[in-house]
Amino acid sequence: MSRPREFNEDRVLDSIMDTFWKSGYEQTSAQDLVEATKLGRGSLYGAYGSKEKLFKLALTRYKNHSRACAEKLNQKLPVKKCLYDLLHEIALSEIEVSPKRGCLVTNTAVEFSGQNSEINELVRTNLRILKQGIYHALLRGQENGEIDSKLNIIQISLYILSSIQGLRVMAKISTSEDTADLLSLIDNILSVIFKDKNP
Amino acid sequence: MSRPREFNEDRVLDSIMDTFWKSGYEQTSAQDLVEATKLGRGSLYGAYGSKEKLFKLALTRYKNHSRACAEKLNQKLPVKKCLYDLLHEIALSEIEVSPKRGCLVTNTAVEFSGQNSEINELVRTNLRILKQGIYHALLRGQENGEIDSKLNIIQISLYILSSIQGLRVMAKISTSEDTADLLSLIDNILSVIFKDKNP
DNA sequence: GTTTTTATGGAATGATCGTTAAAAAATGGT
DNA sequence: ACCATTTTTTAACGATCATTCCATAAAAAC
Repeated sequence: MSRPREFNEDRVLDSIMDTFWKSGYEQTSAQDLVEATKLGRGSLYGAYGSKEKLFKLALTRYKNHSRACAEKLNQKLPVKKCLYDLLHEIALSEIEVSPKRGCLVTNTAVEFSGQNSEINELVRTNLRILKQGIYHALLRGQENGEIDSKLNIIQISLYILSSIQGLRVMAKISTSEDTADLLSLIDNILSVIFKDKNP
Repeated sequence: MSRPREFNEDRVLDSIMDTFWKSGYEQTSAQDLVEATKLGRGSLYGAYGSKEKLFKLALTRYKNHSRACAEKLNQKLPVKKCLYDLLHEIALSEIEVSPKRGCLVTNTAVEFSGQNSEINELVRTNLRILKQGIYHALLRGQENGEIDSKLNIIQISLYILSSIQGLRVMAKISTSEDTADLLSLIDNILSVIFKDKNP
């Protein structure tokens, strides 16, 4: 019964996520969301209720992205290469890009200073997904002898997660002139795990 | 000649900086600034011109804070202790605090995705001040034998700077339950320089 | 084919946004 | 005492904010 929705919900939610990702919560207006989704104002609010609810949906949807990062670390490749590749991607993908969107989770962690507990929890969930992916990669590394089995890989997965946040902040203010610095930064980050340099 | 200003400029600029620090650029309204400074709207705009100019003044003023951090690393104490103390302060000073203001520079780096080049430069200047402080501390450590002279301390000062940014992101979403995790995170960050644990 | 139900798109809501205009007040110079 | 100059204060500006309302459209149920 009743009239069915005309829009593709996946496409709409992707547009929403993209818009918040590009501009953050405060700097994104309802008008921006209307234009990005190509829905009417009424349709958007009728379907999803409020800007805050839309933002939570965006953060929930971003879990797919977090999972994708986690999976990149667990391909059938040396753990060392997986980690370097991921950090290189994070550092280099935004060079010469403006505006730099960064990571929706990092951006949100900073924008909402723990002011909204539901959003805080969504941020933490996303970070947990990535941290678990890092942990599994490190465990794999210990099992195949790539990584010293004496290392506390639970602590180190948090260390890598935090280093990624730092790298993302540095990448946001970087220009192409900083490329070499970012690469040596990655070497130093991973020197906690691997003694020799970039493979 | 002419009427003198009634307000204390230092107090006003401190209020401005504090307000932006607490809430970020977008989330701070002109009304918030009027209330914080206790100036009239007209006085504020007459003296400083616009919200963006006020924000730039706040970032400029924050250099004092960056310099203070840099100086903390160069007291007459072991470099190791200086570094641990600073990182502990960063990680722990916001636990059980809400809202968490974090660091104005980190917040700004993330909020303005390199969209405003003047603001970007102010952010970079602040970070440069801190990085220089780190570098001098590391140099001091090499000179007094605390730090392996084979380490590339130019690279490592960038590494520490980036680690601080990451630590600040993690601290923003942390609760008191995460205290132990943050402390072990600091140990892991500094393990690149010091082989043994927290002094 | 009529009824019921929901989606749609656009106009309209009051509130707040950053900023400016204008009158009043206060000081220094003469 | 009076003028020149600048600050202060208050009101007001148009724009935009998030959200809601409503008339219309469309499909399913009967």
